[in-house]
Amino acid sequence: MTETIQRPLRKGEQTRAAILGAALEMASREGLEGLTIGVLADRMDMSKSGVFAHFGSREDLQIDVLRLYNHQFEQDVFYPSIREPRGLPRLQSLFRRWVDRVSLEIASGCIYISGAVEYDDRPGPIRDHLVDMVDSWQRALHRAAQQAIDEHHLKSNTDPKQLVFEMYGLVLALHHDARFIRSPGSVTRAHAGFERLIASVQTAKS
Amino acid sequence: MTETIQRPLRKGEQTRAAILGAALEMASREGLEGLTIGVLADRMDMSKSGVFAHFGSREDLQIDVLRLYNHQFEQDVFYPSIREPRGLPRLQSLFRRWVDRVSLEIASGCIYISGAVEYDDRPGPIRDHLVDMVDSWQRALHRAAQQAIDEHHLKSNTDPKQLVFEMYGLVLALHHDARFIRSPGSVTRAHAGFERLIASVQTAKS
DNA sequence: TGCATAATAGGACGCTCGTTCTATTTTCTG
DNA sequence: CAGAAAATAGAACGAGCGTCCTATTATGCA
Repeated sequence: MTETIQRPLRKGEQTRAAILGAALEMASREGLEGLTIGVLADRMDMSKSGVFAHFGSREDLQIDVLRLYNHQFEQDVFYPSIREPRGLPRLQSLFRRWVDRVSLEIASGCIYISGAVEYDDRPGPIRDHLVDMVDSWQRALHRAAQQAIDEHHLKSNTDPKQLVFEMYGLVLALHHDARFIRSPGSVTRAHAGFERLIASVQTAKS
Repeated sequence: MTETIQRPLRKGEQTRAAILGAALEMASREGLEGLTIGVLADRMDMSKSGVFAHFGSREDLQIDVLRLYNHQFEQDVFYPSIREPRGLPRLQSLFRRWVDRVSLEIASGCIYISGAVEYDDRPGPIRDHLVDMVDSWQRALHRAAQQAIDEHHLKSNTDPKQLVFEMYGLVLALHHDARFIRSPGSVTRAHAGFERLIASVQTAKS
């Protein structure tokens, strides 16, 4: 009982992290439900049981992948944006970085978006974690929108939830048209939609 | 060779239609990839091979389900709307009926939307059919938007594709928030977004 | 009412899946 | 360097999948 956690088991954690990285890439392309231990083992040049031993179950692996994705999303989008001045600049930064990230994910797929469809009617811990993460992201957007109202950057009668609803719609449309339909110009359309959206709720001048 | 198609084989076509109906309901909830012949057979109180015999393969079954869905979508949304006066009324009818349909599908799921995620990176005939259908729906919306411009209901500098992009985003956000997040009021938000969207491109008065 | 034919059932196939168990190898440390 | 502990491999399991093959049952027309 001298230390609750012994020393950090170098090799194990290292391969575990490598597996998790490959699993994230695989889940981005095929979806979390398309994540399979056998294929993952092949890609890692390991045996199925060797991969499996690092996670108690496939479900735990999926949840760990989800946590990793969420962490990267926060690092890419959220944290850089909250260093922007509170109000409209921060809200704009959140949206721009969000769109930038989804643009890169057009090649690989966004787990928040594909997960929303995969788990919209499949109860369990994975859905619970996913809803928590997406909900917390939406609440972050709500706060930023509310602050933009408080700072008088946006009209006082603006509904923050309506604003975030429409922002989310623009990103979903971007993901849909670019990744599924594969029609060009979707990124530009998402930005144009956001500018029109902001213009309609912005106070005179800004 | 008196008749290319012989008489319509009553019993067979009847159960085939019943299977297809159950398959559509199942694919709506679980997704097209979640459609499984075994479970479908259980639900029909039939044997797997009995169900299978009606379709050459699982893939053919999935495509037939897709065709049935597309047919119902057209009946519910498209055909009633093209009887509205060309221009803004028709465009508004298309959107309203679309939202109405997706609202009902919150309980069951929309195959256009779930399919877009399931098949965004899975090549094959199913994806091809799905893209065709969604693309043809988007083109119908483009035409209606263009007509509304031609009729001077919408400003002449309006970009029809941008308009449809944002309409699609509103429906995607509705599906996402209502079915995945399960937050109430999403239908109202979709309508509010559409009204604001139209207002921003509408000619003075209308 | 018979009889060809369509409709369905039943069982088996090869495959993949997650998981478990046991052995073997590798890693780290006293 | 030895020995404990961790990491990995290998094989097997039961289940579910789509599909095929062969019977058996039901249908509809002469």
